[in-house]
Amino acid sequence: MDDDQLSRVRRFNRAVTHRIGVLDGNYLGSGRPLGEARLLFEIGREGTTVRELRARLGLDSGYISRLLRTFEAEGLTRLEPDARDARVRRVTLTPKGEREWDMLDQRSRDRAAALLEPLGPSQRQRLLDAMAEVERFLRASAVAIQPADPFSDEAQACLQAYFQELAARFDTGFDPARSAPAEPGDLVPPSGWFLVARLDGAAVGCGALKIQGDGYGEIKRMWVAPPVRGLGVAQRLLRALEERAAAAGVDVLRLDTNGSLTEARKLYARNGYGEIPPYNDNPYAQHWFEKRGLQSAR
Amino acid sequence: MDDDQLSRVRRFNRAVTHRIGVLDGNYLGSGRPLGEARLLFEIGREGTTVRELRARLGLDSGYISRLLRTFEAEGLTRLEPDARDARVRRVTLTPKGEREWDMLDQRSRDRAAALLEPLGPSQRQRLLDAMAEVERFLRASAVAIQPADPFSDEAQACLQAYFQELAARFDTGFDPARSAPAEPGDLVPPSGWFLVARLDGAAVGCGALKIQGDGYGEIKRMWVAPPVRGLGVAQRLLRALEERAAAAGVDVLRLDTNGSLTEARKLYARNGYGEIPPYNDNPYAQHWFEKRGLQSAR
DNA sequence: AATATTGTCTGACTAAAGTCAGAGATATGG
DNA sequence: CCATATCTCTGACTTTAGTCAGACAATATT
Repeated sequence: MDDDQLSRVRRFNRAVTHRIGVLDGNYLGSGRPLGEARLLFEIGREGTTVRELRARLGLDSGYISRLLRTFEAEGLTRLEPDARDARVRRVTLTPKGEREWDMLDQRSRDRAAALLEPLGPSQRQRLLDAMAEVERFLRASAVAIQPADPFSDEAQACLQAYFQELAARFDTGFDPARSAPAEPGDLVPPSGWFLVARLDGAAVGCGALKIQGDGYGEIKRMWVAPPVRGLGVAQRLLRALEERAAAAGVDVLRLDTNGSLTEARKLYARNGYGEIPPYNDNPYAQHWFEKRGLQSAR
Repeated sequence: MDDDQLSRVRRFNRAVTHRIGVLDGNYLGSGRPLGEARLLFEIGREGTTVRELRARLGLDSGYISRLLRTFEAEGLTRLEPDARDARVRRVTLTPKGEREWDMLDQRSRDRAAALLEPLGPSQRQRLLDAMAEVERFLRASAVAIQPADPFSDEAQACLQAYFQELAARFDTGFDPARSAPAEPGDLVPPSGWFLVARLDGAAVGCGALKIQGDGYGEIKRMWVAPPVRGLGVAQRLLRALEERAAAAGVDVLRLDTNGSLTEARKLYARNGYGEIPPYNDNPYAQHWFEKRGLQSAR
């Protein structure tokens, strides 16, 4: 990787932790240690369960329990068993706790304001735009692509989302049963792969490979959740599938797609897929693509 | 301030501290507590003084002293009195310390690489550009404009830099003695102001106001250091001077400038200054500007 | 109904990260 | 040369931020 690029990233990290970290690590000034402030803030005005807090902050349950007891001693929170599952506890803020929370919120708001305050309107806009861009790409870089079990709930949820989207985008609607088949059983090694793109553990995309034998395979079920589109996730899914295809001895990859999926067609064209005559009678397919020479590219 | 803008800033803060903080707070994995790792890293391959470390990291001197002793016990650093001032201690890394430092450096590099690695080339570029932009504007927002003593070393340094730059930019060179006078004594209340723009304590710009009486004043010595140009510092200096002028009863502000200072002319035009005939015989001035109605705008 | 799992709490510990009040060695301004 | 300030060090403390093992209650699984 380019050395200059790395040092630019590191420089950004330093700058941001210096300007924001300094300000943001300082939940201090609230007269409350950081851990307490974080927890109190995370409880939020609507309250949550202890379990949620544990998951979100990644803290030891004993530790949280103790912090919550100091809050209770101060009269900031109330703890009661959850209505649905009496093992879990619901934490809610008392009126006093709400005032404390509001104060923390105001502090956080003030810090943000202090950042923008010295800037003129156009500079503010540019800063905000750049922030949004950084955020987007940091999110993109946190997306991980991994093989998954196509029978899993996660995979099924992806496929559901995918089918629903097709149904919404096709004039004719979409019925999975009528389309070219790709049973979960075909999408596990050695006859295929099912890959999932995950962001912070949640699935935000998928793609499948069905190996037909004789050095020939098909790409299927390419889907990316709307919030992470335009971040190159599809590109990475495709590349990952191609790598696995090539490793499995596939030399020719085919796929079909619908005319309404413009982005998809561009993606394939950009990656060396050429349009070919129909190779199946999938009623939803309007374009068929092929890429040859995966083996020679290895 | 716009509420939506604030929440966007806060969102960015969260996202960045989440992604980078998670990666960066983890100097861990170095087998060394964060405090030690930070200190060791900050010492750097060239070494520093304890005093520097104290200032840069904002730590208690006792605390630093103790950390340094653990480093010495491990054979990572050497401490010796500074050549110039025997009160201060110089810390330098031993060869073993250098290896340890290199390891930390490599870790930091790896973390940066992990951020870029999943992205394609064009996305990388966009991320880096956006990072640079955010960094610039965070820097801009950290610039503070404050009144300063025009006799101070800081102010004199600014003026030196200003004169040097004029000398470099004017075809004719520049001799302060021949230009329109503005003695430090004229630039303190009640007859004037000298404002300094500071970034992290260091002066990066200045501007002066000379109140001539009869509701009339002059702007002088507007200068911004090259590294922070284009961030709106001059704009803010000008506005701050105008506010003080207006508060002091000035209604008409004038200033002169040279044709080679294009940015300056644009700045004045944008802020309601209109070109007028020469009002002095400053040999370096080629354009004279005036802004009226400061009192009515109050 | 028996067994396993999950969620919370308690008590007992630990490491990290500081804070504070001097003491002692230099330096600096008058 | 004296008073004052600066810098570092030491010892004695405190607070923060955890970790870990087990106990207990409620729920889920078989």
